[in-house]
Amino acid sequence: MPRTAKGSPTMLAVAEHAGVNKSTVSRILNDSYPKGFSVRPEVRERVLRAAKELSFKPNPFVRGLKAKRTKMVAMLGLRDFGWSSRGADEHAINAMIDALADADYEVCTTFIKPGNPDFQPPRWRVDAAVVVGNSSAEQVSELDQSGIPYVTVNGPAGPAGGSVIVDDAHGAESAVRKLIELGHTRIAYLYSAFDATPPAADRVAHASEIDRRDAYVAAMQEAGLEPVAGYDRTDWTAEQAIEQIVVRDKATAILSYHHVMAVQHVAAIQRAGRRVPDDVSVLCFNDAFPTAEMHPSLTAMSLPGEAMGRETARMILDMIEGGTPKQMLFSESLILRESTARCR
Amino acid sequence: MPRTAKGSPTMLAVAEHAGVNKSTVSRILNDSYPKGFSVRPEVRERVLRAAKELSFKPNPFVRGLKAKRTKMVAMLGLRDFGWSSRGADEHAINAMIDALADADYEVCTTFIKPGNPDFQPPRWRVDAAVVVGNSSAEQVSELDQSGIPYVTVNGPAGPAGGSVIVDDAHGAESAVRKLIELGHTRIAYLYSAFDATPPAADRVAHASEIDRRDAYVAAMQEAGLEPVAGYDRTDWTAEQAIEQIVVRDKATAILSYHHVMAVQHVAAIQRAGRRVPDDVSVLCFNDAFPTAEMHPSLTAMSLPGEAMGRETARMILDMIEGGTPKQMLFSESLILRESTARCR
DNA sequence: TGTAATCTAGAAACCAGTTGCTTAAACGTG
DNA sequence: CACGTTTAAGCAACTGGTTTCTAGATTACA
Repeated sequence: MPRTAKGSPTMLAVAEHAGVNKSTVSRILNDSYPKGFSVRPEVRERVLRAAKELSFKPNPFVRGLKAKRTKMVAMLGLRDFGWSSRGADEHAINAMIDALADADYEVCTTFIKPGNPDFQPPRWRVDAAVVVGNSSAEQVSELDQSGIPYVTVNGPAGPAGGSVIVDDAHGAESAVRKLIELGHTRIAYLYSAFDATPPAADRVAHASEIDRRDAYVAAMQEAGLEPVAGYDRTDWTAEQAIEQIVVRDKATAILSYHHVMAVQHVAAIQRAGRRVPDDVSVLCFNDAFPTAEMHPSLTAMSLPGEAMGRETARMILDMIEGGTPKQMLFSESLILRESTARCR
Repeated sequence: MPRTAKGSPTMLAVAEHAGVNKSTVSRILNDSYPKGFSVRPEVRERVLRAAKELSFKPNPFVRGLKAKRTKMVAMLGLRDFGWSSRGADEHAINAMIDALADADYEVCTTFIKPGNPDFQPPRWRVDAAVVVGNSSAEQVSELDQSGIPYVTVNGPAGPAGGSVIVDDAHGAESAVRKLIELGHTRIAYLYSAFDATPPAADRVAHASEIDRRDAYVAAMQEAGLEPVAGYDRTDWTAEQAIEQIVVRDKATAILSYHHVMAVQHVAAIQRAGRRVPDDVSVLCFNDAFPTAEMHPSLTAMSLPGEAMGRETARMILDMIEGGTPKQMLFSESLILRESTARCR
């Protein structure tokens, strides 16, 4: 009985076990009855039983050789495992995977040699691709040329691709407004390095870095307030930033680029002898662990991750069916917690 | 020029472009010269140039059809995206991916319909598999039967599989000892639910849950101390647990199951009007974000993630070459930070 | 009962690679 | 110059699943 070298049964094995031709097995298992193809119920039963007995699972990549549909979606852009998940996209990705699974699609990723470009168009046949994480315009244009339907999540897309993005500009604007409403006037926007190592020279800024920063500046100016110096720096540590912005420049509120930084900002503020939120309010983007679990818990701009994931899946499925790519914009919502308070 | 439906060039396209047979292309690109096979340098050049010009990338899954080696390793056991990464395995997985990439292996995963068993043996040809995250004995035994070399990371392995595990028992023991050394006697071990939703009835406890708990009990008894009640509960929230263990039962030190819980434990302690570490010391397993970034920063048992990942990769590569599976035990090391102090 | 229409299912081609087998050309040697 | 050996590369089989083509068996109808 033919088995692949590693032991899993092939379709031919199922066919022999059921005493039929492998093409019959293929048609039965795929419920494909083009142009009036049909089977005797008895044969159908026998084949299904054989497949079950051998616990046959088709190789989806081999299916992709000939079949038009592979029922697979490639996930691209994962620099390494865990990094993206620590960002805001985790919930979106999970929701997308679930929604695609409901439509009987598998999501597949490979992790390739670091140093290679973050992603390449998939080398195996897929029905569509989803790009998560950071990606450059050239990389996306490669996908455009490939002809594979694709959707980017929080990243740039070419003319052939859909995109699901979050309205960071609007989020930043309403964050600033909220802080103004709480009486703050010395409101700083803060992006700091994760650790002491300087950022790589060729680091590609994520679109959200620019969107959030620029919207902050615009919102401040619109309110007749002066942006607190340092909003355009990315090369300092949390300690250095807090020393300048809070201790020296007397900021009373900080808008942190994201939750990981915000945790560091809170710690730095407390180490500097100031209290959150009594002396300084902190508000951050991305409502992800540990914003809710901390003490004080962090006020955060929440991205509607699950909705974004569901819509990503919907758009992918639609594009597989020939639908046109769309741009979907999701707005963020402010989750008020303990880290923001009225300005004293 | 033949291209796959999605636009990527095939080996046949490269062959035609270079004016040779596709088998020649295959042999040149794979540097495979069995039994005296050879090429004229000129042809070799021409083929390599053609491959480069068309930016040809072979489909690794199709290669697996016939080839003995696929240069692919399957990663199994990811329940969903991000969950495992939030655990302790993230660094190990990344280090493993890097090390495998250095040996020219790709790591591949698929995310399948939730509700299916956490993993199934891969349906496509791989040279080996690595099991991360939770897995049951039956699932592993399926892998055993499949004949694929495999290694589990922090999980059970069958007779045919290798395993890379962390010495949780020893870690728990030395954590308790450290707290005793700091003068604590009312030391609690605490596992609390992430949120208010009750755990699923069929939840499979991770091996580390049992190891850490049992070693805690043993270490306490060995020191002539009584375990603080509640160490065997998993169905309460952080608030409920702290109320009983700290407020009512006067524990002065807490050993948290892992860093996510520890953050909640610290917050609950502070909300109960106690200070960390002045009133209660907190020590947790897994030195992952935000243990170092918090204020107070958390004393943590650190798993040597990178070393584990490297060794996992080494064992996988060794087993692919026919090596025998091994069990590797790594010991944890205590990272002393601000959340632990001498008992007042 | 003969012929056409419809079921049912097998044979074979195909996808994109790898590999065993074969052979034409180049080379070496007596 | 004839003949054996090595070199260089093509042909074709094979992998596992899908799909097109084809054909025998059964049913419908005159």
